Amino acid sequence: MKREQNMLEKRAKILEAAIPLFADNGFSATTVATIAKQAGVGFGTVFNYFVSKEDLFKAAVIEPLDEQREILKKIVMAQGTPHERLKKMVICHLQHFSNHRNQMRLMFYVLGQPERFPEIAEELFAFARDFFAAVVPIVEEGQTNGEIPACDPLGLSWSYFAYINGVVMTMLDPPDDPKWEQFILHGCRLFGITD
Amino acid sequence: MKREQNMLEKRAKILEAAIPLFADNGFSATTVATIAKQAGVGFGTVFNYFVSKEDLFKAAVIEPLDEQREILKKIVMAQGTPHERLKKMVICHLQHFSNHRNQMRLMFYVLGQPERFPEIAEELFAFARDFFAAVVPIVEEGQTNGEIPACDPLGLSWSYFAYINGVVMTMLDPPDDPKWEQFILHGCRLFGITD
DNA sequence: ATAAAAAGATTGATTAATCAATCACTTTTT
DNA sequence: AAAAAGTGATTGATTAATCAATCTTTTTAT
Repeated sequence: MKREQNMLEKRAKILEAAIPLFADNGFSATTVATIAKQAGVGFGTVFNYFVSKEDLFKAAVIEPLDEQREILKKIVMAQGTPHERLKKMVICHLQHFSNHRNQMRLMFYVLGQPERFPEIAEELFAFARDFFAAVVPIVEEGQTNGEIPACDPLGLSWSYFAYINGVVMTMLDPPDDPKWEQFILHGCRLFGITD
Repeated sequence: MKREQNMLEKRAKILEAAIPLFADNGFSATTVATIAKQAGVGFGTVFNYFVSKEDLFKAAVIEPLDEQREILKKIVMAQGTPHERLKKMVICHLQHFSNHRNQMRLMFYVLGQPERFPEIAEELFAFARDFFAAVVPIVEEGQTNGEIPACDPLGLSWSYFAYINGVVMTMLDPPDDPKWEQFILHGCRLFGITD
């Protein structure tokens, strides 16, 4: 049993090392040797866990998505008015992003080059579609009861998605930087939330 | 005289070929051979115009900034209320971006990896600072006369910058796609502009 | 319980492919 | 005919992936 546990930990260590390196340097400029060194394993070991550099990259981008999905689910399931739920969503997203910047940078790095990483980008697009499918009904509900200004809900969802994408790519400061507060404030404003 | 003209045109052709290739594939995965082929020149010719691949990349990112500066200047100099000027700015930016997507993708690609391209990123940061220095006074003026909701003007400028960054990276559709209208609408909303 | 043996994991030197940059030669312009 | 620009084959450096040797864990046999 010890072996299986060790291998899971080692795999996680490699991924953990790979994510910031890929986020900082992109796919090609990140070498497997550097990842191995950073993870504290031998060069060859990496290929016991991932069949290729591409495979490792894919895992580094896609596996953190699961955590995202759970956050999204919580928001959809949450109680409260659309106003409250959307506000919570914005806060939740931006706090999560500020604490997982490299994962997010990596995701949006791939979204910025979809033709280069078609398979991975397709998974991210699918996630984005799920995201819209979850947000649109909340917006619509808010528009019905007058909490949210009238507009195309899908257009608003796209705009919000672009906004959080841009924040992640632009914002390199640590989670305690006051700019994050500002980004939350204006993220809410997109939905017409001004308090 | 003919020679000088030809050389300028050839240089421009190389840059024109390089921009979308770098935007699609990033720095490392774009080969000089591909750029040369796309530009219709020989491999060696590229190095008559640019001392290295890095040099070509830098030119591809930075030279289009001049056009950006002119747009910015027009907005600052323009007559009208802050409301009118900011609305024009958003429209102007997003229309420009939709028509120069690859240039913009390339700029934001570099901003996403500032430690990898420190020199180029510094020039882009300098541009961003100029941008903020131009936008903040307009926002302040609008807040003074009540057209723009009260908030930290620099925080708002950052949020807008992140927004347009995100739109460029997210939005791959052609300029006539109706989503661009939506992005303009919600860009205006960030500034509290709702008409 | 202990030891031998089998299975599985770790490793980095080697290999083969890729690509930036050079440079000797050719073509075009002055 | 001199100068300048264009060119692509060659070169050297880099790096992903392999693999044979080594080490570690698990299983089996006594």
